[in-house]
Amino acid sequence: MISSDSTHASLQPAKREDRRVRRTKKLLTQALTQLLQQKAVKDITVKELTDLADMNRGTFYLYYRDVFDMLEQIENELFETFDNIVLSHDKESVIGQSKPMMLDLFSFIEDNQEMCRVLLGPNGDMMFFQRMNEVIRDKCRKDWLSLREPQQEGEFDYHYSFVISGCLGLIRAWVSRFCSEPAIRMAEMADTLIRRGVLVDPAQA
Amino acid sequence: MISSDSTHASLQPAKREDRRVRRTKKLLTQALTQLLQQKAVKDITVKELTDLADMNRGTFYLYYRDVFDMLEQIENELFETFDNIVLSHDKESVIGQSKPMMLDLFSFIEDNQEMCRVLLGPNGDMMFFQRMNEVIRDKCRKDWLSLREPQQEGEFDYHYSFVISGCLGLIRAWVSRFCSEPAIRMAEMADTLIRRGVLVDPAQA
DNA sequence: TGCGTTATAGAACACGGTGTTGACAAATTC
DNA sequence: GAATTTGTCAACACCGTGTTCTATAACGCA
Repeated sequence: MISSDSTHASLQPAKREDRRVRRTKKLLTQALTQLLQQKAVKDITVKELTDLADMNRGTFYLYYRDVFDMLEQIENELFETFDNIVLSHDKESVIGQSKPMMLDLFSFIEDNQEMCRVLLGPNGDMMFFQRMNEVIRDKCRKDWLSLREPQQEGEFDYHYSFVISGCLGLIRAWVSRFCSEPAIRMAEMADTLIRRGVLVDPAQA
Repeated sequence: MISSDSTHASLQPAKREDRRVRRTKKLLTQALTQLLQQKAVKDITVKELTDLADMNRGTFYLYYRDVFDMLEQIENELFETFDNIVLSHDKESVIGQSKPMMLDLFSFIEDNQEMCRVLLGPNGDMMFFQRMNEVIRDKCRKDWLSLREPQQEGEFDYHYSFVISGCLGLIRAWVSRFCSEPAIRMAEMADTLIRRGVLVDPAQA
């Protein structure tokens, strides 16, 4: 029952965190990022994390329940920005004009490469993957509903599932190649591929 | 070094396993499948697995190193069939004619719904996801190379990353809805969406 | 600067799952 | 039926966990 109260996210940045707290969390995050490049979350213990960060094991428990909880909090922070980006493109429909939003998204991902690469890679987290999926999906559904009458919703689901996962595949491929293409090119590709995917099939229409 | 020797997969069904062994593995697999619907792999202990399967804890270690190892072996068995399906459609190109292969794949997934639903869901395994991705990708790359000169390989990668992940999105959406659509319809949708995605952009060509 | 406050270190603790081992009983194969 | 293999049961040391306590150091603020 008391499971999601571990942080108040950053609901109130009223008073900035104590410098020591920031330092501790930063060191832990660095250590986790490093370890995640070598092994899966399941194999990371609190002990080795704090050993690597060179701090007392008990300190970890001041902020996190366990390693998974820590990862979740990090993910939460990412999604806070992620959601805001999507929200800020409220006026543009994904179908008509997805490039600006995509550019913002790809740029944001580029800024958080290491973590995204790890979370979307083989040692990654399906929860993270799922959440990214849902954020984009919600945006798409909203745009779609504003365009058409609520008719064949089933058909929507599958075509959009394809396109949304397709975008994530694009992102996965990109970060795994260390974002070697410029973000704007990726945004253009995404835009093109989205438009093709959500096309009404000429043979049926 | 000695990490993947825990099973010989079923390289040699020469002598069928002892009936007791089959029984044990079956009971454990059932218990695991059941537990996976309730919680993530990370939260499943050998103890509760064997308790649920009503057998001695020590017995588990006769066949598996830990719960993750067990899951991996189950995945291996799935991929054995999966690979064979792809191989059996060696003559057909994904671009020209993907429906038959897709139908086989979707049918196979339907037969292994529970496990696929779990492995591709939020509590799932990125490793599994990644492997499915790679099997399809290898097939696509082969078909693609046989059609075109090895020119813009980079362009291939991203467009195909999109399409392949798109197919997995289709599969994920389908199993999460308990395969309520017939497999043949999904195969047709996949075929359509693939063809659109790998299209040469008319504006560029 | 010095104050009260807060975070971290360090050490100790019980707890529980782990992985392994031994001998014994049961089931299976041929 | 005899030989072999498998599963059971109990016991074991091991290690990470999560929590607690006190002492010390770092911090924010006036």
